[in-house]
Amino acid sequence: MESQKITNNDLGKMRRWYRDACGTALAMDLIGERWALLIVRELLLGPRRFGEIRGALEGLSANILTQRLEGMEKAGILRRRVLPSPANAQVYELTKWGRALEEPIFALSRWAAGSPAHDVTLPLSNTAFMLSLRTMMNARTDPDFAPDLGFRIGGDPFRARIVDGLLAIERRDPEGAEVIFAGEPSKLAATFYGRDPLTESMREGRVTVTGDVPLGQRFVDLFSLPTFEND
Amino acid sequence: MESQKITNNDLGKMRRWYRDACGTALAMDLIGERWALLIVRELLLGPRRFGEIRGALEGLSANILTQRLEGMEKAGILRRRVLPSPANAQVYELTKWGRALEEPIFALSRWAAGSPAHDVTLPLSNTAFMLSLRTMMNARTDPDFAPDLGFRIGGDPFRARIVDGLLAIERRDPEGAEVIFAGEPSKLAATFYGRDPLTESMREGRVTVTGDVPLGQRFVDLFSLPTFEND
DNA sequence: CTGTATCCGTGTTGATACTG
DNA sequence: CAGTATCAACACGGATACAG
Repeated sequence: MESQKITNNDLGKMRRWYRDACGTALAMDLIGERWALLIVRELLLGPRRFGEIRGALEGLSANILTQRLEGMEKAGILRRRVLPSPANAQVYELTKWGRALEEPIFALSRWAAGSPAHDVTLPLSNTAFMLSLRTMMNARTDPDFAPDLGFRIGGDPFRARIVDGLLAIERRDPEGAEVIFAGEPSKLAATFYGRDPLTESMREGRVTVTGDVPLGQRFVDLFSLPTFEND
Repeated sequence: MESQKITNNDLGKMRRWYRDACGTALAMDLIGERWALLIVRELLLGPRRFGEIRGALEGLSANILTQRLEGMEKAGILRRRVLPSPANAQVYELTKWGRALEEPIFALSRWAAGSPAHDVTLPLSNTAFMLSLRTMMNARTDPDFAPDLGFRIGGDPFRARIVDGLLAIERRDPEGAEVIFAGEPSKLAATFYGRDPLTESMREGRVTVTGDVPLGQRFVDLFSLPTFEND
């Protein structure tokens, strides 16, 4: 059972794999199963525990989560690690190759955001909201704009800054940031991807912004949803 | 039944959708079903008929193909079109938004190519092989290298050239190209992604190359598979 | 030839309940 | 909290029959 790897031999018997040399087919074999990619998404910002993943993904039952974690561990996408001394908890974390799924995930997200079925009012996990900022931020930002940003999303702490036009996100205490956004992910999504100015969202109590509010507004202005064009 | 569109209302009842505002989840709702992305892949190089798609995707049964085509048509990813006057055949073609799936598909393919389970010897559709060239070609090509390339892959004709470091592919007669590659997709894949020089593949009868063979070798040299690194 | 509709066997999926 | 066991529902693929 030690150091078990997926082999080509397995591909024949394990399931109804596509058995196709094409990378697209292999990708769908590896992460096309239900919930798999969303689990990876939850791990993109760092290791998480079984219960944290489950809590973030409404509708995902425990046995399926177990199956997916096992499968993706064998595939080399993630690994389980036991935290040192006192914690003793075990966490799941992406391998280097697993982290490389960020690009495909973001490409899929940007594509899907153009769907007429895209509904911003649906629920959103804390991690998913933070990742959406990285995905959807307009990259053409002026290089002088390097705010120190804090977030408290549905209770989870995040810290972010703009590096090379991309949003670098960490799970870290937001205290001390120039501006701190707090609220539920869905409400913040409405704020960032809607058209109302920040003050409107604050007045309606959807979000709280502390610190440099004009700076926060400038950050919010970097976001807008693509419009869907018919062919 | 006319101009039927997918609606948020549908999302609740049609299936077990994720009901998540996250783009990743929506993408998996839209193209995460078995075979869906491979069908899109077959359409990336232009419209195809029902039988052509089915012929390219071994293991895909007719009723499933019908279901997927219906679903993706409702989602606005593809449409069916009836060819003019004499042909009368109907074809399926991607919408503009559907064509935008090229980027996610290529991102997934590049990622999957790094898997230890990646097996180049598995079968490959004609379209999949041509797309793999576009996906895997090393973009850092010198701007003077602009060959006129012809392909006859498992009977299908293609023509390609390098535009802005990317391979532009058309379904078109290869006659008259500077160099023409012909053979079965799997054999050509071994040639392009293996380490043997082109002459080796020709000697073993795996592929035929007509025209400017040194030019062909220079083109083949642009391809190599990424090696998998453990974390 | 191009699809569509139906039945059926099988494997996958997921909710509930349960164990360490 | 982490994970397993059981069972029901459904998706998939094969076969077949049928329509334009």
